Amino acid sequence: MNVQLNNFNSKREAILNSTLLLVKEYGFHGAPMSQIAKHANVAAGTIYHYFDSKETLIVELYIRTKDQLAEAILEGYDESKSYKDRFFRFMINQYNFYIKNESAMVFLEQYINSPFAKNFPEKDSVLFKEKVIAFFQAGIDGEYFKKIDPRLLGPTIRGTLVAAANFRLSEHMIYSEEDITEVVQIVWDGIKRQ
Amino acid sequence: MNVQLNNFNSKREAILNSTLLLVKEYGFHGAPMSQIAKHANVAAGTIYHYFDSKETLIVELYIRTKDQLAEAILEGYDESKSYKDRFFRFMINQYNFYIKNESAMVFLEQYINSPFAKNFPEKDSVLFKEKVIAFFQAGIDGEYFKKIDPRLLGPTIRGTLVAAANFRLSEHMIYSEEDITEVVQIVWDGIKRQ
Amino acid sequence: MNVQLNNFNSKREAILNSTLLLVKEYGFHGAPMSQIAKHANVAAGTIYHYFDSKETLIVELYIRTKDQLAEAILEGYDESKSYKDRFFRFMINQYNFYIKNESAMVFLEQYINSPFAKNFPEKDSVLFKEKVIAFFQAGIDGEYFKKIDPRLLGPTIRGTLVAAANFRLSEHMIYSEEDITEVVQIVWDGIKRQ
Amino acid sequence: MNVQLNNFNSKREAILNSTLLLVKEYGFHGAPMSQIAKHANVAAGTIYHYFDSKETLIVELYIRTKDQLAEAILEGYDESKSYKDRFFRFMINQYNFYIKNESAMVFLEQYINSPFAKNFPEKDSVLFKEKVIAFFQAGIDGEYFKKIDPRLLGPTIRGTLVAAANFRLSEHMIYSEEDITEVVQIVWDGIKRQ
DNA sequence: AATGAATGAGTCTTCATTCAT
DNA sequence: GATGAATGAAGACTCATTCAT
Repeated sequence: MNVQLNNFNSKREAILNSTLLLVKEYGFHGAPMSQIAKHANVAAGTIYHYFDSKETLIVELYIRTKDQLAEAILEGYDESKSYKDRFFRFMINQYNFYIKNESAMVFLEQYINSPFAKNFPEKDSVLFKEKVIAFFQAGIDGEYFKKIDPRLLGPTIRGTLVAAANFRLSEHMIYSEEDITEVVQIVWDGIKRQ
Repeated sequence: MNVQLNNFNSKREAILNSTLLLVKEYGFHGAPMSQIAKHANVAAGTIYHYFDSKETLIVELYIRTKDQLAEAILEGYDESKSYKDRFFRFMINQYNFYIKNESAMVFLEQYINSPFAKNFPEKDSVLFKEKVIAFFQAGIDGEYFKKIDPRLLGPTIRGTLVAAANFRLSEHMIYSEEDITEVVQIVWDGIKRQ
Repeated sequence: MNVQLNNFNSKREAILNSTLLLVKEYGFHGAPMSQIAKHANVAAGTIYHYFDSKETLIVELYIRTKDQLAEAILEGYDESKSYKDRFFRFMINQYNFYIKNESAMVFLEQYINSPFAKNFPEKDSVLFKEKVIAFFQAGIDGEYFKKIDPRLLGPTIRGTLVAAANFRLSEHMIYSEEDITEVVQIVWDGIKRQ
Repeated sequence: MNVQLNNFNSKREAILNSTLLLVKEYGFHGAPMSQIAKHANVAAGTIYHYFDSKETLIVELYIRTKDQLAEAILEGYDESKSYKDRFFRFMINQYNFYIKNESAMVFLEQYINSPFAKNFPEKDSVLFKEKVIAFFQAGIDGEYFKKIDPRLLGPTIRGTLVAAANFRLSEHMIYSEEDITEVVQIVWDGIKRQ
């Protein structure tokens, strides 16, 4: 009964997932549409039923991935907890997301440092902006953090977490709760109001 | 007498500079050899006298740029100062380098997040490794920093400084000494042994 | 009771009309089946219920359009009039048809100058051949015209009328009876037995 | 010594000639760049050293061909002859050009009836406009012709000559001087001031 | 009869690289 | 050393056609 819907989503999702994997592995340039199609088990032309161009595909994948990151960050959000606890939760969630979704992390980093990000600054996750960035803003307003522009805060946090995740992943280490806390502590100590 | 040498260097340098600019502006994919040649005022074939392939060109540009970064970081190094003072000097120098060489920063970030970095991990600046990373290691050994792996420390610091430089550059703000100190303070507070 | 038939015809006609318009506007190459379907308000696959292939569609459209031209030319045919009067009537009718059906004219000209005409010489309007060309033949046999092969006469007449219609249409001029007579006079003076 | 020039021209000319032939045989759509390259004995990419795109190639071929037509028409031009004699000479030259260069004629007719002509009305032979059309204008001004707009006169003449040439060519007849004169007479009788 | 998602061969075009001069 | 015309493999994308529903 909802087969149609499933099929629709499954092809589209397969294409997005295939793109994520190939871009992570070989970069934007090294991920030809033909390969993306092959890995998604669809014909090359099929991609163009779902996406206008390779550019569109990449940009939509970025938004989807950032949405997923935002969802992961917001998981288990508990208003009753203290700001610091909630902040730690955010960081741990983000770190875990990177560890569990290496391709997502690598893709996001590539995207952010590519001309795409400059050319389509308006194409971004609404969820991330409205929930995650807003939460950071609240931390600044509530004087938990140093008086830093939130547009500086975000990338600073991301930079450290990505660095940590990359390190752990490259070392093939099993990450423990202590690992995570240690990294988050770096972030926190850096930006908290002393 | 060394005109020939100068010419040799000037063409080579022109090609590297042209590549840096074009990669910064359009990404690896958007910087064809023909354009690189045109911007360097040389013929397309000439590039192949200095570099085996586009890949080689990019990798050598990476090493040169990282060398330049290392040199900038080490500028005014004064053994007689305290470790903390020297660390702050390192950070300020790096930050200034990014501000003054946006294309270098953008190129480095693109490179680090591209498959190149993964495929040629051994191709890197010797100067950077032997002086800069070694200095961080000393900070860990000397218990100035938290007990963090130096391979984590480097990217963490870079992440924050790049975030800050990007922010300043995108805002077209004139950066002041306070700006710099504020950012370096974030880094320092994050990693210093509490 | 003949609703079905009407529907059948209406879809078929819609497809033919859509093709005529798009070919006129963008040429054979610029009229993809998907666009033809969209403009005809049918699904892409539906076209293949009525026509075997795009080639068939074009050829059948040619025959239909030439049939329509023949019908227009023969309108008000009056055996009792003199040959010259009937000839003028033919010309005026043809000229008017072009003016009122620009897409038909453009399509016919494109078709005649395309490989289609060469590859399917037998695919043509029976009505046109049996009535219009036969009438010209009668003019030759009856010694009203110079002694020209009828296969030369047809295109010669067409050439002048199309030139005139194109000129009028591109000038966005309101054509008058005198205009028409003037053009027909050129044709007549050219071919009539002096 | 002028080998370079020859080579340059020879490749460019080979590409244009190859295009002319293939477009004549298979139409615009049926002449892929790969085939054009193959028939010209060059690599596919080479075409793009001489022409920006397929569109440019076609348009430049049109201008070149129309230039050649104009040159052929103007051959043996003799100011001392009467206007009528010179007009007949023009017509005979044009007719002969069509007979001897069937592909040029077919290409020109295809082009004129394609969207190209509509989209690039300014791209045309200067020689043709300044010499041939000007000569027709002189005929109107000198009252040799009926009072017709020159923009109507040109296509009218072309229409008849092309019709005649096509007929002769399709009949594989050897054309004689009488043939030509007969056709030109049709043109002349049609447009001359009675 | 009608749909439109899916196909994949084929198209134009780009671009790293070569090589004769 | 230097040139830049030439190459041709590979890429993004189109589109006539099919077929399950």
